Amino acid sequence: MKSASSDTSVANVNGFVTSIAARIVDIARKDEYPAGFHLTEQSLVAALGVSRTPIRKALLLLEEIGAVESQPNRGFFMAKPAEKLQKLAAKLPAPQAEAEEDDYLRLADDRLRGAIAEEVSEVELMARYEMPRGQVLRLLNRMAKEGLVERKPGRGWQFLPILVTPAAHDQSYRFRMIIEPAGIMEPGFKPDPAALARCRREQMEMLDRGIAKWSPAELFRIGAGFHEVLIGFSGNRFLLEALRNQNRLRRILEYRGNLDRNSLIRQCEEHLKLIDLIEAGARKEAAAFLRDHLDVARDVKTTKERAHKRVSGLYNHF
Amino acid sequence: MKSASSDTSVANVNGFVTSIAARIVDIARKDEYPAGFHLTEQSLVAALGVSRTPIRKALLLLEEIGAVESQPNRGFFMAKPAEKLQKLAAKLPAPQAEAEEDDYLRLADDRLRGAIAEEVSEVELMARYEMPRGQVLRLLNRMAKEGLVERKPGRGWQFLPILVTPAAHDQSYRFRMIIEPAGIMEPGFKPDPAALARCRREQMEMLDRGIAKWSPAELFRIGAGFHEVLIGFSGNRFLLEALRNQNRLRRILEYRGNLDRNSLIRQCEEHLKLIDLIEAGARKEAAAFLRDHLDVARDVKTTKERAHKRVSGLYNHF
DNA sequence: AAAAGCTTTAACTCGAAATAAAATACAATC
DNA sequence: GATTGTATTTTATTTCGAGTTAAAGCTTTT
Repeated sequence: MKSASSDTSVANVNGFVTSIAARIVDIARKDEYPAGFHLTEQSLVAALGVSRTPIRKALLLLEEIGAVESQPNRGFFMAKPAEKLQKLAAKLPAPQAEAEEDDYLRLADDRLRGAIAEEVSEVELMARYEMPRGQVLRLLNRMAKEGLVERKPGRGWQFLPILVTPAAHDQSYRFRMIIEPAGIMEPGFKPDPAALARCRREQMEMLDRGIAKWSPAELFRIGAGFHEVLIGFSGNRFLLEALRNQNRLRRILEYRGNLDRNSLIRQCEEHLKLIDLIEAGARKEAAAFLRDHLDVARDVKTTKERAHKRVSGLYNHF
Repeated sequence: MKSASSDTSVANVNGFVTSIAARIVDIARKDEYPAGFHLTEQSLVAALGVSRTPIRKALLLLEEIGAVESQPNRGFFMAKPAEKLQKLAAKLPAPQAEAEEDDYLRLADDRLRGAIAEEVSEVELMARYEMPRGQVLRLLNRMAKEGLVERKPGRGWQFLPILVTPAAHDQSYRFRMIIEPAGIMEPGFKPDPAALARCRREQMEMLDRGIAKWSPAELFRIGAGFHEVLIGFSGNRFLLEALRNQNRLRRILEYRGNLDRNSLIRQCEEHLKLIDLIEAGARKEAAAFLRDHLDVARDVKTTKERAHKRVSGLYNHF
């Protein structure tokens, strides 16, 4: 699984450094750094919350792929304007965050397919995925955080039936139908015009050409992100946290890509309508509209799920 | 910290076995086993979900404190009727669950007092609590699950400001004001008469003599449990899970015992009124009443918190 | 003075070995 | 045949040492 080559120093950096490099690219693109812009290490320390050591390594990595250039004793500078960084970034090896994400989805997937039993031991997972115990524990703890699995008394871990039954899916939407409109009606609700504008741009881009081109994971991220921005306006961290939890759960089932393009178009249009309502200050209407928006999605998902189950017999092991 | 004596075999069992013993006592009391009742190992395996090994050790432990008696090749039998087990159970050493709970509260407490910085390393905690890394990681992961702390990029853990600011407290109540009444109005809402009757008994007992006698932790448990039973009637696991999360968070701040007896009396009375409304099928009224009930509590907490802060200067390090 | 360059320190990860203990399999007894 | 008593196997925890690397400190350059 792991590359044995160490000819180039690109292969010599770890996933953490690579993820820092990816984040530096993100910052450069977001803030639209011009060619020749001086990337000081200190500013990146402040922006990324890590020490200079990995930042320096990340910059060296970026130099190797031609994204930045260094001058002795003067530091690193943008080699090209930020817009042109997109395809260079593709040369970066997989950052740590992505690798962990893959492991996470693989485990969830194996469980959903029934390849892993409801009860599992740590050694079993260590053997199956050829991982050290530490990584397995991190995976399991993350899943535990999201309510997918829990430690058994004695030993072993137990997967919970969450989300795999159609009823759970229904409950997830019902839950969101409660918290999301309520978020809009909170006394502290205060929309951020800039964030709203960004959402509008995203949704329009998605409607324009994204739906056909973007990956299911990307589409899901945008859609879920919109709802999170919205509930974030409530100023209540628990509402936001609760929705994040739901989205993390749903992602596991929905990243596989059985997305209906038509529903996505309607979804985008409704999101845009919602933005209009909020910008106009029509909170009550927005809340009601959001509720309906979710109710429709719930209904579609539930009936589709039922049909799917009837036909394929998937999930029968639950 | 740990007892070095191993004269008696009671001191030789681990916390896991002790917790099994405690659970066996619970079962015996709940099902009202008479003296002489045969406790078969197989039935306890089914009831507790662990293997015979720890159950057997737990029974030996219970024999030592005189709760059960053994006959060669015939197994274990109740030494006394279940009602008389209460004070014998006090002889049991602290079970694992309690020990972990203590560690958890100690860590939370140390953090709230400012004895631990916002950022902390694993080795620091290992040294401070004289624990192996594994236990520290388990503690931290549990706190991470509840949103109290998170892993920093690079290394170290970061405590989040959750719940320590008055605003967070306010948000917690606002969150509950959203989900709890909504739970009552859910289409799947279906109260369980038996559970409701049990709640009524508990609340009346508390009103009767509990408030003066019971420990703050006990009082909190009863109060929080009532709300959890209620939201459980909704049939939506996410509502229940969200409330449980809130209660776990609140407990950290409220177990210390600065409970106002007068508010507790009113709280109980309102809980009883709520039970009446639900038994009468008046869901709409119950939901509205519950919302007010929480709003009052929120208001009391928030103003008290503010006053407290003004006077003591506690929490200033945040 | 601020930033880059370089060195040192300290925290974490991993693997191996020893230990503990839960799960399981098997034998003996009622 | 079901249940207890005992032995074996499997899984998890702990400790220790080696290796890695992020963080922090110090020096040099601009």
